[in-house]
Amino acid sequence: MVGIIEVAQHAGVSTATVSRALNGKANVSARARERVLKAAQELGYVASSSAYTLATGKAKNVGVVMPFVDRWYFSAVLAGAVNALVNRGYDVTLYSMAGGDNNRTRIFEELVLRKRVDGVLTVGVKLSQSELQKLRELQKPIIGIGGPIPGIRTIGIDDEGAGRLATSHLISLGHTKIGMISGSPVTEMDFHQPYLRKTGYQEALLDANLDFDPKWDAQGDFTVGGGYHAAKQMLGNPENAPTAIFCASDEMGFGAIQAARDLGLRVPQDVSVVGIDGHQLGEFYGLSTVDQSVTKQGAKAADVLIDILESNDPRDQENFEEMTFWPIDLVVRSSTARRTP
Amino acid sequence: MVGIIEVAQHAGVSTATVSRALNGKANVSARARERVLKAAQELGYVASSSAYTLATGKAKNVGVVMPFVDRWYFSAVLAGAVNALVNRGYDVTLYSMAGGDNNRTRIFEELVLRKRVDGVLTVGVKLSQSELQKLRELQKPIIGIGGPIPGIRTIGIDDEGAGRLATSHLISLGHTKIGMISGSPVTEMDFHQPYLRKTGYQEALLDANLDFDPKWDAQGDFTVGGGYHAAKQMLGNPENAPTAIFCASDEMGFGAIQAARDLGLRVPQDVSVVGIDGHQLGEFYGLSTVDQSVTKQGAKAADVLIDILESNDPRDQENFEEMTFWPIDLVVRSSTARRTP
DNA sequence: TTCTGCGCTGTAAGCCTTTACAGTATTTAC
DNA sequence: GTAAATACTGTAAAGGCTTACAGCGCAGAA
Repeated sequence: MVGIIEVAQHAGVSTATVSRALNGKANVSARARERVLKAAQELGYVASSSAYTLATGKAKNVGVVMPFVDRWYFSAVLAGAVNALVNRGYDVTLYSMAGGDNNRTRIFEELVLRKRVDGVLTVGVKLSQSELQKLRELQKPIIGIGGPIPGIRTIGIDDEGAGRLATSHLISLGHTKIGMISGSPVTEMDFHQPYLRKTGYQEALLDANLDFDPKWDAQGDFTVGGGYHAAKQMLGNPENAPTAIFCASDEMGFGAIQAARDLGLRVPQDVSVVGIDGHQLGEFYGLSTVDQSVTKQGAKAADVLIDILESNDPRDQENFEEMTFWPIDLVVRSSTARRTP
Repeated sequence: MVGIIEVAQHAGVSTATVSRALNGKANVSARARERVLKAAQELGYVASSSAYTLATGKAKNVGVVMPFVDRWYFSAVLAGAVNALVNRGYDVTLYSMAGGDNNRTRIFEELVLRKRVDGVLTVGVKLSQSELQKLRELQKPIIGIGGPIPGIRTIGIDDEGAGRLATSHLISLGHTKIGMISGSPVTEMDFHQPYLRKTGYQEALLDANLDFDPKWDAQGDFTVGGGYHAAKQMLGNPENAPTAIFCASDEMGFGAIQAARDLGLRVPQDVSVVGIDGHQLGEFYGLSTVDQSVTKQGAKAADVLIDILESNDPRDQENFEEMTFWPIDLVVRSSTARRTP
């Protein structure tokens, strides 16, 4: 393996100069810099990251912690974050907690601590007190995505506002019987979203003097199948069926649309459906939604984190509680329409 | 930050003993081991991974290289791999090439070389000659997933066999007019799969003395929307419509089912649809498919890689060409039925 | 000419582990 | 009781880089 010494010899300079030249520091003559670059190129030399990290204390690496990697929301955030990070020269170490609790413990006890990362991005994770404690002990910047985390900067949408926006949209179309499909309380992603989105829904109903009817409050588990079953149940009995459904996620919305069709109901003539997310397939299904541009949120969070890491102000390195709301956007497609009398 | 010296002092032993105890080496008295473990626990000590890597040459880290992270196939593989790796104490550094060519170049030129990883998993990546060269120069074990890569161990399915299996299934149901929806030649994932699956389809037709009709050969881009459009086109004109469609991926299958329904065709009475993948939503759509258990493939590849990394036989460390076929499984659901005369 | 200051360069210490090697204590064999 | 083997333990080097510090040459000032 070719090291910095070989490069130095090849270029006829010292290792210090090689290091300075390769890291773009000042105090290197143009001549020396050029020779070093050429030598490194020829020998295919890249500094060992472990030695670099040991010497500088910087890992040029960010940890991303999420419960799943194969669910839409998480993979979309991940895509945005990975892209932003690699663009700025950072690697990404991925920690998924899907493997169960012992996995989860190990992640927080060991892996994250190994000073392998300069900072951490947590996505949709509800942290226990001790986990939060562990992360804080790291003394490293942490950014949360997707919901407020105590004592940490967080980026996400105004979930309550999103619920209200989606519901208001239905109300403005003349609907008065509006159901909602939300997550189950025990779902692992049992963050604040389901709760807040439902609160927004209820508030919007209240503002419009509409009643909140518990029989139109269903659980869809944030999956297509869950949305399907919930909607089928809700729309099954024509007597009690709402004329519009607000789904707390687009995927549940897809399921709901399918359920309506399978029941012989037309969307949007017989029933309107609106979701939250901005899932790529929304266009395909014609699902009206509150777009939260998830991938961009991931990219933004990554950029903010790197800004912090590269800031000279030590106060930036500290963690503190701050919620940044990402703008949301109502996208009206063909799944919502004025109520037919 | 607490280091090994503090632990040694706290436990009243030398740093060497701390290291040995913590790494589970022999030649440590029970008494010393116990004290060290206790001290480390109390101080919350975990060895710095960069120092560990520098001293041992092992990073306990595996690089995963894939073109996308937010597409089904890739996120499913990733989920399996991440889980398997973390179970065996390895971290995962993720390299996505979605950011464009300069990103891609940097990954291969710089990032992967920084001896941050012990081995590499490449997923569905078609490597250029120079990239392959770069990876080989790494002198580190590489496992490919999803298609044969020159000079490298690869795990994947028999794509030709899968295409044949799916098509034979339709033939066995009495279908003679069988269309296929495949990827476009320019899709970025333009690996061998689309080609091989189509070959299998054609061979199955040939074996059954059926003609391959180019008008039933459509491009669906491996997306739901692509499958939808392709199927709509194909089924649009009842005169020329096939009675069954083989889709090279489940997602295209979902689109095709939807297209059929939108055209007023019943699935499977009027048209049968079969896919390849084993997508979770397959059950929801009732899509018959050739299951390739993608997540398990990812986990298996990760396990094989770690076995290699931890093997004592130096021959194992070398890369060589070997294709391991993952078993596939025809799952018949409600989207395929005997042709109605 | 001598001195100062600047720009560049090299030497060597330091980052934090692991581990070879040497050394000590303890046991076992005779 | 002594010698030899065994079981631990500690010291210090090594791993590959960055960077503080000292040193050098040379231009310009006095």
